[in-house]
Amino acid sequence: MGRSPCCSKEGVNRGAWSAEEDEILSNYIKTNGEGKWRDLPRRAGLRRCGKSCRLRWLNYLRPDIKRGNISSEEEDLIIRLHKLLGNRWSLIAGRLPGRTDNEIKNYWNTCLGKRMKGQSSSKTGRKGVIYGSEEKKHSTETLHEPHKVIQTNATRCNKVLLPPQQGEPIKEKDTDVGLLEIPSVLASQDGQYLGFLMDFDFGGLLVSDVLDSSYMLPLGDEIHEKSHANGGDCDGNSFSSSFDHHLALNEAVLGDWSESNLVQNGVAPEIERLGLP
DNA sequence: AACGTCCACAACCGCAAACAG
DNA sequence: CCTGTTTGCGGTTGTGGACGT
Repeated sequence: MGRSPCCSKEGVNRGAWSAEEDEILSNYIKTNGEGKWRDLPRRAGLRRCGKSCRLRWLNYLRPDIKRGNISSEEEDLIIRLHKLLGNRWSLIAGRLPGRTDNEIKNYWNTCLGKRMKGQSSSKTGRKGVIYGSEEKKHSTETLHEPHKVIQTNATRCNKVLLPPQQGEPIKEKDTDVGLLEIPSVLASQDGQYLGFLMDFDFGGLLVSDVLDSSYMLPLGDEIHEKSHANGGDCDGNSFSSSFDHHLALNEAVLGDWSESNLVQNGVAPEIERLGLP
């Protein structure tokens, strides 16, 4: 019934890995590199399924793995990233060198999640964020987003959609250049203004790395992206400063920000310039 | 010492995205 | 394009150790 398993269970070891299996896997990957997980067990002589090998390597055997002792700085980062990203463990882990998504997830489920829940009963968590009983739900449901990110076909996306303010239609006639002619302005096919598309290049840290892709507005048939005609990344909004700065700006983009935080991180002038609320 | 309960973490599972042919 | 395969992700479960009774 249901799906067939990813691999035949017969003759395949399950459960905890032995030291011998670890050594075989490590040696094989050091010699042959990662990838081709499906064939790896057979080639390496392991009685494990490929998925299990991959997981064991990524979460445990990789030489650059840090284990245990999550520092307060890391913890703080996890909390902030979780606030922004929800349960996107791999993205969160990607910002914590040496940490794996599994470790972050376990840490959250066992320590931070409970702590956050505990804080919710005293109304607010860190920085005044409310962590309610719905915390476990995906954050698309908990964050209402005045600004969205456009997801292009590329996995990495660095465009933030700033929709028109409610009750504040933009009048094309006010400008010499028609609004819809401005690069990075989004329009429907009937020419209706849908929002302003901004590029955020954080010097290798793209806003899309931080923002949940599910906040992103899918590029459906009704929308075409005028900025594409202008080439890829825009260089006019390039910020190259600290990670805190990036986070503060992202929080602002999501409409969930504290003024003092933005001032502290030097983001306030940019927020003003971008005309964010 | 024996048993039960709780907790942290490793591992598994199913789904979906990405990729290859 | 279409289809099959591989990889990556997030939720869930299983297990072993710590702790309490």
